[in-house]
Amino acid sequence: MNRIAVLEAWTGNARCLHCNIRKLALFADLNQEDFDLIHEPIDDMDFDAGETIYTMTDSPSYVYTIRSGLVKLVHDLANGSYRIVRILRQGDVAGIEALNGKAYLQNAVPLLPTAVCRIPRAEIERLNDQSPRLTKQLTERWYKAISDADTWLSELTTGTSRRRVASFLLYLDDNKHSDECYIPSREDIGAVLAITTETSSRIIAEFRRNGWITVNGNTARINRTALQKILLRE
Amino acid sequence: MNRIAVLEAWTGNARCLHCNIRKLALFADLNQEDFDLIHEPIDDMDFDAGETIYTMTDSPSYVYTIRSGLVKLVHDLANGSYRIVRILRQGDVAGIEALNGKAYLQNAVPLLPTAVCRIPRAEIERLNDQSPRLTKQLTERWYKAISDADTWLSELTTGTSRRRVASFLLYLDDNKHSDECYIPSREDIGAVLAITTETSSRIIAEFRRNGWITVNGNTARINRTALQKILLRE
DNA sequence: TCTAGTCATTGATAATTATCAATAGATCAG
DNA sequence: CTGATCTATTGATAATTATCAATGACTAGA
Repeated sequence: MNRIAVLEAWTGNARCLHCNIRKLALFADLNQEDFDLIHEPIDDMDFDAGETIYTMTDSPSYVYTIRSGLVKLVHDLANGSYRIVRILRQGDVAGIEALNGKAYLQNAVPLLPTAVCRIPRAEIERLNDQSPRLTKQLTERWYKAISDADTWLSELTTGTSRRRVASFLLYLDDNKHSDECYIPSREDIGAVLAITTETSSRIIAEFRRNGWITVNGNTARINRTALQKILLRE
Repeated sequence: MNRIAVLEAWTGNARCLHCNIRKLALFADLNQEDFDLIHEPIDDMDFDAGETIYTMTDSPSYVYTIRSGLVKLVHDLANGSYRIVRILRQGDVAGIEALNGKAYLQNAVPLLPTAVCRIPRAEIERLNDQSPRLTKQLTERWYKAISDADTWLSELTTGTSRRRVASFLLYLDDNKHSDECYIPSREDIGAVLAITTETSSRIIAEFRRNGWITVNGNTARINRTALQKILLRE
């Protein structure tokens, strides 16, 4: 777990209060008094792609907010393969299930260099007990986790593989910052959509030949209209 | 929405306190004082199979605890088909996403005659604000919803359809009360596993011929060992 | 009891996807 | 720069699944 920059312990105000993504984050609604309740440090950490933020076997002691980057939640299967059950981006929370205290449900692995802030579970529980201003955001995060899981389940595993790839590319293209979006490895696309690496490669290659997407390394430009047509007919 | 028995408004103690599934339910940890905080009635309701408990277009004003029976959560797709994203049983909570206030994420439809208790969202919010004893159970329910969703996503949509059916039958056979478990219509099995009705029918019929399951109407006896072998090799 | 309607099963065939294998392209350490 | 390594692509073929269609089984109500 190299390249982790653990900053100085948070000392009571500035860092979280002035966080530049705070309006997106779990602590969006907290005020100065709430922050004063925090005892343990909330660390900023940086990960490279392919490193591990947490695994299912880690003690579930932290909840993470994604400050920048992209993170996959990976569920390992008994036969040695894996499924990706969700992809998280800026403002999303990873490992919210730590609040239950049982275990992380997946491994969290950055797809790109990723910055997170790591919040001790105990601090979230304390805040939630002593301030009314965290509950709404927590509920929001639980809701988003379930909503995303259900959407993936119902939309991304239905229909032909061509349809699934189109649907997934459109998903990746939502909420992007620039005019390009991240495009995962063909193996990861397969792990999201429950298809083989070869099938996802063939379909991406076909979309490129058709001019519906332009791939450049691990980013792509998407012709949304063309891909949406596929969703209508498959 | 026929055959609904709305019982008398709950008056302050006995009903919930003495509920025979309370140790399983959302209110497991509440005490008399907590119950005294409840203003609006918590209604017991009975539904027949195929009726509707709530739909995505309903105002998300209630959370439901399943007292008995079996409920499918149905996500309608744009092309007119549908996916079943979860099956709920005794003690499970349906519609927990109402707490976020946005919308129900699926339609809830009983597979069997089903008894629920219907809890107004406002009461859960009030209790959660004023008592520390609901938070743990709520977290537990959010966790279970996500855990189930992720399990379905990663286990039930992976591998051959034979494998998926075996996995689903074993799931249905868990936690059953008698020696038989409920077995859904072939169409519903298909909607769970993202396969066609014909394919699920063929596989169920094959399992019957092999003696791995014995079907009787909408219940079945399952040879768990035989089905588990399929999971190992497919 | 009879009948229309629904659901389960099965067959034949087409379409899709997985599997096995090879090649091409990209990347990285030295 | 160069060989080793990894990823993406493509081909050939087998296996799986969907589709279209028919039949059998069962059920609710006339």
